Amino acid sequence: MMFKTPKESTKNRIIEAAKKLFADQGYQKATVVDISKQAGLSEAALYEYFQGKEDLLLTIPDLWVSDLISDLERQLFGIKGAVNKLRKYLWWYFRRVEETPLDAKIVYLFLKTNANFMATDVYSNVKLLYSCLLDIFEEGVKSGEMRPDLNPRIARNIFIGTMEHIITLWLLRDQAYSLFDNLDETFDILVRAFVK
Amino acid sequence: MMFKTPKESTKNRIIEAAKKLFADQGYQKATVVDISKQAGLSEAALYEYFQGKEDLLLTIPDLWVSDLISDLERQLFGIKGAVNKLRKYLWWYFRRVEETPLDAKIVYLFLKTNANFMATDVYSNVKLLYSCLLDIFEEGVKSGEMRPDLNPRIARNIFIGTMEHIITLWLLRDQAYSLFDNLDETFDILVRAFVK
DNA sequence: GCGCTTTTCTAAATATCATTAGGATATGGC
DNA sequence: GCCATATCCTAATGATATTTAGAAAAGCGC
Repeated sequence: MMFKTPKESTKNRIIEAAKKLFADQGYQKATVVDISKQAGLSEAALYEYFQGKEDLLLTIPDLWVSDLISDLERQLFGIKGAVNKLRKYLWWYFRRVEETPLDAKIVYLFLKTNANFMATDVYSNVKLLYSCLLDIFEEGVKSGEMRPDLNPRIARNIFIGTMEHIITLWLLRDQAYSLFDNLDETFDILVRAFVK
Repeated sequence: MMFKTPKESTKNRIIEAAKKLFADQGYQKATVVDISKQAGLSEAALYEYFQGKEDLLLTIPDLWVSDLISDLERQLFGIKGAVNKLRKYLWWYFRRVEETPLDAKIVYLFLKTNANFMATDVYSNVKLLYSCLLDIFEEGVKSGEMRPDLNPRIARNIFIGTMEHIITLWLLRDQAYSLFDNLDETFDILVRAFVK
């Protein structure tokens, strides 16, 4: 990645350091001193780039989810059929999680903790990421590919719940296996619940 | 509830205070001073009862989950058929969550954050709570009530994932509605994925 | 009631860490 | 070279978790 200004580059160094330390030791145990040191500057300098520790934490998911959002549409582009889109969504998302496990860990393990997470920008982006699933289910019902009596909102809850659970387990178990183990089988079972 | 010793009663007062403050303001923002004050003693006295703030936090889910465990077997006793047991499990669990939302909030929003959650007693109790579901799915497959090719472990992931997602949403949205809204419909969709 | 022990508590000290203040140093335009 | 600005550092400050030292209170055998 290239950075226009040296400021951008420093900011990025801080983010990378924070990502590593937060994911490794958790939000509380990772100190601002540690993060600054890892990034190669003093604590005070860090406050030129971020309002505080919490701001730094929230910046990480914000970037990650924004990046996902901008990629999502391109990934689903040209795919025909709700089930095919669903499948693509799942495989794409899991791949992204496997590629950037530190970000995923912060999102899944440390974000909801935050008292006012619901008020953050991250949350509205997550909603965007998930609202796409709602569209897919609505399309599936409308086109007749899925059961006419399927409540898209409930279907989405089941789908997201399953995804998040699989990811959380994987993160808590230190990514000791592949997220794609049994994924075909899981997907087939889920689809069975949605289609006629 | 009755307490044998005054020590038990004080300990309980501290736990109740902590529960309220943790659930309200989050782990970090709830200070030890606040908790002690709410419980009617000085900070130092609290350390006679708990090793520290983190110990206090972990005690809350520990009690809650232990209590659930001891209730679970009684609840499922006498129920015939895997699907019926599954249904009972879901309704029972959601009822318990609605009855004790503060505990649920701490378990679902603050526990996984804890870096070494996997090493705690709570975690092994949670596993116990969930292993029961595995038994139910295995029974369902064996008895022919569910598909012979159903992988019980995957079925459990889907079931738990859905449950946890519904609960987490409800907690993040300040319990503004009933957990039982749409529960019948959700359950039916899930069952469709598992049975022939 | 009276010593004695144990439990329960407090006020004050200590330690850790996020955050800020104020000043130093580097960088780029002239 | 010199000013302006951006970037950084050392050294406080303040909040808060935890410990210490020991006082008050409660139980108890006599």
